[in-house]
Amino acid sequence: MTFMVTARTSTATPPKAPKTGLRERKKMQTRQAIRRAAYRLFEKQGYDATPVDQIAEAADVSPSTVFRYFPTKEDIVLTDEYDTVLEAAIRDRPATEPVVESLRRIAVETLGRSNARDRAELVQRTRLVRDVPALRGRAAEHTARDARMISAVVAERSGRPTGDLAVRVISAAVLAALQEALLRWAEDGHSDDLETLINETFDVLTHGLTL
Amino acid sequence: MTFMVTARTSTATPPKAPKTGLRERKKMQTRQAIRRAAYRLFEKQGYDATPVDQIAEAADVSPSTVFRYFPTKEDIVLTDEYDTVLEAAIRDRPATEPVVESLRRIAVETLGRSNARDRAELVQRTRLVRDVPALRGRAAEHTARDARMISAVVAERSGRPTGDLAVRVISAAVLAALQEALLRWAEDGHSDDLETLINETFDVLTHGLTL
DNA sequence: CGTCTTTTGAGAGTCACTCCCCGTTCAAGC
DNA sequence: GCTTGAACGGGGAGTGACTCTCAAAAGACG
Repeated sequence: MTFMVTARTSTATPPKAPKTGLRERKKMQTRQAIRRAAYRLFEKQGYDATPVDQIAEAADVSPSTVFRYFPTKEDIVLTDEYDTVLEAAIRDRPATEPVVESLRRIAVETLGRSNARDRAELVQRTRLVRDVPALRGRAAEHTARDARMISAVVAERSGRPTGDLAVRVISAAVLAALQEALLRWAEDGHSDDLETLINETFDVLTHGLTL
Repeated sequence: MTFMVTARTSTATPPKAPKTGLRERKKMQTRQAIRRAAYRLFEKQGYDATPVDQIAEAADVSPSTVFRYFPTKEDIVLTDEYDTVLEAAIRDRPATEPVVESLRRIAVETLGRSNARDRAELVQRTRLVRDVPALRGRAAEHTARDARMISAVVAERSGRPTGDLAVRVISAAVLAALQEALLRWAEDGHSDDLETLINETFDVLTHGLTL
């Protein structure tokens, strides 16, 4: 889910035990350097107009290093370091709670824990995803994977078989809706509060989609 | 919507007046030849393992011609010739009908009009979309565009402002759900009937997504 | 300090796509 | 039917994302 990326790229301490050692620290630095350079260049001249070589140069590494850190150019934007965050969060919710409610809570809480810088990055990322076809596509893959994960958890929790249609439909619909809230929020001239948008979105979902 | 492609690539007469003329006929032939060759090769050796040059050779045209007909390799799978079909279908439904119901009807009716060959192609396409990341991404773009279109129609129909959150959420959720039904159907060993799956899917949506 | 492992950079190669130009083919008016 | 303008197909050069391989450089560790 593009949304949870907030937590992933957050400056906060990663969930896994931070490995000590100069080597690990340097890796993190390089990773950050590449991403920062990329974002700066994307902002200035656009995603497509920015070749990877240029990013490498700006980050002062070789092009091959960029690809070693990020398998594709898209991944520079859509990093996915802490995939387990979302899953853990869901599993933390009481098993009796409806999925839709779980997701709403997680979204709002994650947001509450984010700082101004995280949010600024989230806007930039969301706009990139909205405007660049390649990124939109890639984001969809992430969403699909998240949907599978959520489906698994919900199936398990509700005792339904894996791959149950209802479970999958709900998971997919919820994520699609959340994405929509995000896009709306990142729209130019977004005066709305993201938490409010998310709550409204989930209200629509639970009220039967009649319109 | 990947789904409506059934109608698009159908052997049935296209919705627009079929232009006469040798030129047009030859174009159609070339287009078909390329796509058929591509599908055959994809089936045999996989999407990624099939370079465009090889498709060109199999279809007996030059590589540049392939790109003239299909802007990207992905478009050979996800053709989009009759974009207006879906929009027209929606506008044909009574304005008082809930969107979800309109979509359900359209899906089932379109399916009813399809023949065995169309369905076979639909399975193959759906599996390709499921398995090939690039295609999954591309399909998502189509879905996003369809969602915007549906939102526009629904907003207009219900008197809500363009870009209304509820409208967008519903459109996105419905399409995501439909996609899920399709994927489920195309799963290996699909014994279920697609119409049934679609109906079940929409039932889940209208029943408030509680689970 | 020396060795062992990991990381990095450089270079060559593949493939999707773009651009451009030239020869061919169809269409339409005469 | 014939000509002329436009559309169409082919060829080739070029770009950019990515892959692979190999050798040099740098942290880890005794």
